[in-house]
Amino acid sequence: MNKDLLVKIYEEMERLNYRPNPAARALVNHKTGIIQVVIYNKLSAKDIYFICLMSSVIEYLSKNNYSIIVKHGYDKFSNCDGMIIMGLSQGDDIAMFKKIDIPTVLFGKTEQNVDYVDINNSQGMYLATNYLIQNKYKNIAFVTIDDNEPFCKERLNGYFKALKYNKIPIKKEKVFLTNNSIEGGQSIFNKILECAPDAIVCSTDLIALGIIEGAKRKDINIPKDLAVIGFD
Amino acid sequence: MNKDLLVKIYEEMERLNYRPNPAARALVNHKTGIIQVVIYNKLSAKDIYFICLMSSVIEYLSKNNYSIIVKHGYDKFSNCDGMIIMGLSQGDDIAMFKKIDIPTVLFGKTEQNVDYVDINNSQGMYLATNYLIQNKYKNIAFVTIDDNEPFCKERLNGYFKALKYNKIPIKKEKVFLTNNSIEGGQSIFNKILECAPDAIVCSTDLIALGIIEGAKRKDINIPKDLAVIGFD
DNA sequence: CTGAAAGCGCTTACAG
DNA sequence: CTGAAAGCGCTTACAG
Repeated sequence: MNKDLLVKIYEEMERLNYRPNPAARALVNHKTGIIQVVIYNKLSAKDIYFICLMSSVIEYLSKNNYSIIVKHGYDKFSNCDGMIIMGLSQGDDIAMFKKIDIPTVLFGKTEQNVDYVDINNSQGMYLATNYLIQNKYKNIAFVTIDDNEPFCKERLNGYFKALKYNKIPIKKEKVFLTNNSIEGGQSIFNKILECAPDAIVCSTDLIALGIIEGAKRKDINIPKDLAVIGFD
Repeated sequence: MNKDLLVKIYEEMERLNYRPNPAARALVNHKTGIIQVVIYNKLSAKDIYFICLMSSVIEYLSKNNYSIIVKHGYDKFSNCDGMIIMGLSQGDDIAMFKKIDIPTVLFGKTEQNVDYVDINNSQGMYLATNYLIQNKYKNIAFVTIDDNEPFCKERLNGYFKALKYNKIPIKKEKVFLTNNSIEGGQSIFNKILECAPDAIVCSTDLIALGIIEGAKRKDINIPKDLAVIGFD
């Protein structure tokens, strides 16, 4: 086909405001150009951590000419070229995803045999704890989520690892459990104070925010009187 | 069709893991079940304001069995049942949306004749400013975005309205312009100090964060030495 | 190289 | 009431 004709065709497309129908294309190509992000159970679309993840996913897929569909609840998923599952927890039924022939990646490790991506939870907490130790903090408490998720265990392990590495005795009384929210951090704060820490390592940023809020209310100055570090 | 048969059919659907193909459905129904959110020009998918909006939109549409597709750049839009355009600014070409037969709503007022939703910018700033006045602040500065967008004008008007209402003389020297970012707030802070305000009304939350940061660096205590209020 | 035909997986109007 | 056929808007293999 010669170029002049091609140009004319494009001009006419423009004039008629023609746009190919993606549904028709998807039907014949068996390819939708859509990646589906499924927000599972516990995760809220308002969770800041999720939101940050999402915006990066959107930005990346958009650049690569993929559309991204966001849904709550995996049972609602429909055909697409791939799925990213977020907010899945240990007890959830994953069998579903194995049945489907849609490529699926979980965000966050589970103990089941499914593809996933995750951050290095253990290393993150190791670095945070070790940093405090290097800066001469002696009595470092750890607050984490009262949950059996792999990432919680790993983060706790990172804390332990740093203590061991620096030959500091591990004391279970310095490990505190709460729920993953600002309120969670705040409500556990007074209890943590009982072990008179000079630093608190928080398993999540939300908990750290709660701890900071708790300190404010007690007129404890951060970082002068108490060091707080969070991670996510 | 009798119920037993219906149940059998559903069971078989389950067993075969059958799911209707939405592309085929869309093709015949002329309805995609998809609302497209288009992120325009200046807006980043990382902007916290946008992100909060987005998560509410997702939550709402998800409940109503709509899928939401997020894209950057309006030229990429494809067929869908409706579009929400975010981050459009004054100079942008809107003609496009009028040509298309897809129902479209802009987020944020423009001076062109298109459907939009927006918050009451003027009233918001009026309330913020008036609140400070009611609380005995005398010398209230205003920082806003160095931009010609309608929402900027409206917010400035709200500030003026509150002053007028309280019979406080309007002084242009107390209005400052910067760009909409934490850095923007921070960089204008010292200049604002020159008019010795006891309170600063910020046209956006990002600017307010910058102002607070600037105050911190000068060891100015908020809210003891200086009141800061933001809005978005 | 060009153009008509078949087919993607559905829904709905229509014939039997 | 049931079942076959047409058609949604594309792409691609195929006939000419």
